[in-house]
Parts: sequence; structure tokens; C-alpha cells
Amino acid sequence: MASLKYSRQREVIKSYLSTTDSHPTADTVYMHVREQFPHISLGTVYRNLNLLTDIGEAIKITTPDGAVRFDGVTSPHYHALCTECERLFDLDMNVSESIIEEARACFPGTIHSHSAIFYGVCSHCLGKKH
Amino acid sequence: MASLKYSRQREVIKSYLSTTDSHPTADTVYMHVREQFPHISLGTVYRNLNLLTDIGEAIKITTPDGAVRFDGVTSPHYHALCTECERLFDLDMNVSESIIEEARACFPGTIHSHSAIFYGVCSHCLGKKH
DNA sequence: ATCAATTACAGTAATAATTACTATTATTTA
DNA sequence: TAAATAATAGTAATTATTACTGTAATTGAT
Repeated sequence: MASLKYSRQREVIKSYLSTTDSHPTADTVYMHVREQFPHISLGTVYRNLNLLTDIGEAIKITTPDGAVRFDGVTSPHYHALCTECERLFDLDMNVSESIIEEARACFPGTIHSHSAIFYGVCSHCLGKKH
Repeated sequence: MASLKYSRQREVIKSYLSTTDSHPTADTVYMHVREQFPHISLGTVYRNLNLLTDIGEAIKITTPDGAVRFDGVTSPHYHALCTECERLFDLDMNVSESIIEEARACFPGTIHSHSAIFYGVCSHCLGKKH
């Protein structure tokens, strides 16, 4: 019960997420999806983004400035945030097993996952200086 | 110019942060600080928490559910979030240098810092089960 | 100590992001 | 094809945070 029903809106949202690596916010998703679905409502975008996150077909990333962004790449990976342009990048880097072991060793409980964000300046912004 | 002026309110906020490791939200800080300062306004709490963060006397941590929490411990450290009770813990664990090196190796830009949160179940919640 | 300049405050209004609600529409099941 | 269920659009409500404004506190110089 409470089974998932197909919806064209959700498919468009999913497909948009799968074609971008820009880690869009809900509002950005809304703007893009409206091109194919002019009458979609922002609430529908929110509901589906959260739903996709719940069923593991998207990842929700909250950056320190409070912005909530979505990622269609669901395999565990780290991110880099450019502190100049606020762009968020996927890092093509293995998730560290040793850091999990270390964390487990110093936390009196269980640890099942972790996330990390690296802060820096992207090559694009480095090029811009001077 | 725009120099910092003493305020008793800010001192009380700072002192509260220094005596707790509960990583309170702005609202929680507000509630506690009001015991000593019944007429303090929530805006003052927000302004000072952000100010303290800006001058490096506090750290702002945003958890995936969007909650913004503050930490009076300003030395770099990792956190563990209990997914049952939502409590946030400081991890007494060295910040990994190797993970920074790895990240630098695969990001075409500079990296100056990073943060990590581990997700799991704390000992208190583990004890509660069954 | 007093005064002028500046910063901070309390209290309130405004904003922004997200969620909740409701009547209607689309999808699924039988 | 009809009944049951879930999803939608559109709107209202909620929550967290910031902005505004007149007053109060702090500072630095006389």
C-alpha cells in the first residue's frame, strides 16, 4: 500500500537531474522542468525531489550557507564547493574507508555512512583573478 | 572602522556556547540565554551567532535536514549525527591530512578546508532499542 | 566626567524556502 | 470500464532568518 504511481512530472524531474552535474536547487529544477512542463507547480518539484531522495534515486546536499541542492549521482562520493562562485563539484575520488574506521574507533555507537565537503576555489575562478 | 563594541548580550551568548557541547540551534541558544537575559531578542541572538562565526569564535554546522547549529569549539574537528535522536557529537579524532591530499589530487583548483559528518546511532539510542 | 560618534539593542515587519491543504486529474487494479 | 488510489496544480500556511527603526549602550576624545 501507498505504492508509487507513475507520474510524467516525476520522470521529467528525474531526467533533468540525470543530465546535469550542476547540483541544482529545487528552484533551479523548477525553472528547467517548466520548459517541458509549463504548468508544473513548485510543490510538485519539492515533493518529487524529496521522494526521489527517500527512495535513493537522488541525493540531497546542504551547503554551509544553507542552500539545499540535489544530485542525480547516487553512488557515494565527495563534493567540492567553490567559495567564490558557489558551484558544487563531484569529486572523482574513492570514499575513504580509513576515515570511517577512525570515526568508528572514537564514537561510542554505530556509524553507517558519512559525507564530506571540501572548500576551495575552482579552476574557473582561479583563472579569473587579476 | 566598523569596530566591534562590547555587548553584554554577546558575552552571554558566547559563554553559553562555551559551556555546552550540544550544538544548539539559534532558537535553543535564545531559550537558554533568556534565562539570564529575559528581554534579549531573537534577532540579537542571530546577529551575534553569525558575528561570532564570522570572527572565528564559533562554527556553524548545517545538517542534512537543514537544521543550522552552532559549536563553540572552533578547532577543526569532525561531527557525528545520530539519525535516531538527531543529536550532534564532536568526534575526538584527528582531521585527516591524507583525505585532503587525495581531494587536491582530483580537483582542478585549490582546496583550503573541508568538513565531514558521520551518520549513525549513538550509544544512548542503541541502549534504548527493545 | 561629559559629549559626540558609533555600534548594538529590542521589537516588529518583511522575506525566503519549504510544507500543508484541497479540489481536481491521472494512474492503476480488477 | 469503473472504482480505488495516488499525484497534481494552485494556494495558503509555516518556519527560519534577515531587515528595519527608534532607542540604548559603549567608546574615544576632550
